[in-house]
Amino acid sequence: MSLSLSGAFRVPEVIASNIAQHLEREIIFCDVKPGARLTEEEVSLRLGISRSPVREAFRLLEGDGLLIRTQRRGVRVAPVSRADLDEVQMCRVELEGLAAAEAALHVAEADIAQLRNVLASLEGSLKRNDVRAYFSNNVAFTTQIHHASANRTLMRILNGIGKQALRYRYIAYAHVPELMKVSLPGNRRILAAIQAHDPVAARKLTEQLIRGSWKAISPYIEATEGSD
Amino acid sequence: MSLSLSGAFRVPEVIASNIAQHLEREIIFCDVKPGARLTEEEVSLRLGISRSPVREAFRLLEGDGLLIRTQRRGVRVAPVSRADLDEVQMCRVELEGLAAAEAALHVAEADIAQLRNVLASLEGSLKRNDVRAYFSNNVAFTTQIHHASANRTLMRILNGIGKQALRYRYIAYAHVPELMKVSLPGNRRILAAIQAHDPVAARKLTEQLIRGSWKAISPYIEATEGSD
DNA sequence: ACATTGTCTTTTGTATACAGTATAGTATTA
DNA sequence: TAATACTATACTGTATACAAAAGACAATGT
Repeated sequence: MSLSLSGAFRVPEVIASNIAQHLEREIIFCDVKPGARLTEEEVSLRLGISRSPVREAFRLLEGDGLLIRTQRRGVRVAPVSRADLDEVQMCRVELEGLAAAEAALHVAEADIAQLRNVLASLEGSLKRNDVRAYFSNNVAFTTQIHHASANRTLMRILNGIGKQALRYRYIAYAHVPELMKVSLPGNRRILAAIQAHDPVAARKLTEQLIRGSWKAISPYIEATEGSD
Repeated sequence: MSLSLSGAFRVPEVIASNIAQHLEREIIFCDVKPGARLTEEEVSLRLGISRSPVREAFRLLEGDGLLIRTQRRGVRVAPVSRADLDEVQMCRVELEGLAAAEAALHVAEADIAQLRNVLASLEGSLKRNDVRAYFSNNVAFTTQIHHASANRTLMRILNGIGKQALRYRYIAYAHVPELMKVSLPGNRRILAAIQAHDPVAARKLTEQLIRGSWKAISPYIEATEGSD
């Protein structure tokens, strides 16, 4: 999982798609506000690098739906809105459902072991009431299911849309830590269905879980809105 | 629809994402072979521009799944394979189905008029047995449905995966022009369902159509394969 | 007072130069 | 003859310089 939730920015050793990850985190955790305009020069100065890698990072994040680009006007952080949340979640219901179903069919032993580990971490996070850790582990759990689906195309798409979704998920968990109590048993049932190689159940449970969190998230997004 | 199927490359007046479109066509129509390696310098020389816009175009096409990138080794055209086809079509069944259902709910009068126009063009192309024109209009029809869904996120995703799918579709139509005869009535029924604001039917018909073409395409992909 | 036009600034888009790395080819040694 | 090490080359990744377009602001004319 690429989302390490700690650590300040360091000048990258190999590539500057690290910059994309850095900006990605800033956007997901709302350190840069939705709707904010980013200029290439400002970011390159702030990170102490040249404009080239920044420009590439912008393209990457644009592809992930985190940045919106208008010709010759540069990029701005994708605004947060109820409408956008609905769009993203609508797509996720289908795609995460498909991923779970495929995972149930193709899952390997190693995947199951890994999923059990993450689930244990989730339980630990819930007991310690550590929202940030729970959030991070929840992402890992989802990603592992994508991996188990053994469908690279699906993983690519979900990775993209997932980043848009992460920002909403973060806002929600920050506001309503109780979401953990709903999410954990849901994840447990999904894992059981995958272990049982039951694609229909895995899909249905996943769809339910996303629809549930969607409903729970909505009101807090409308409150955050107005940054367009 | 942005896919104009004719015309040689001209140095772009505004931006060099035109280059991306140019390369996109070359890849979709298999003018550059699947698996072929592309170097930034070679392309920039061939098109008479510098490496910078080529580099950006590569990033764009990478995001659309048409190019595969390995660190410090550059990009190569995404290989064509049965497995990849299956992955792409599996995702498309879900997403195109969703788009059709949403279109049935949100479609505007202007969209319907446009869809009728394109359908007429499709019938014309079939009568003239003009495969290339049919292919192009078919793409326009699909895109118009995406537009009617009024879901920008969904459009963005479908646009990306659609390009991967286009290459397969083109190979199929080039081999089996008879696909037109299956496709046209399918499209007609889908439009009817959308006009009737029946999301369930629209989705089901769309899923059927994609699954049908999927099956028809498969054997010809396996024949083309081996370019990895 | 308001609109229109011209210039001035900001920022994107493009070109090119430079550095570092990976691979391939060749030579040398066991 | 085969294997390994070294060198040369080719290509990516990064930095910087330059051109052009868009927006803001001011001045002038009606």
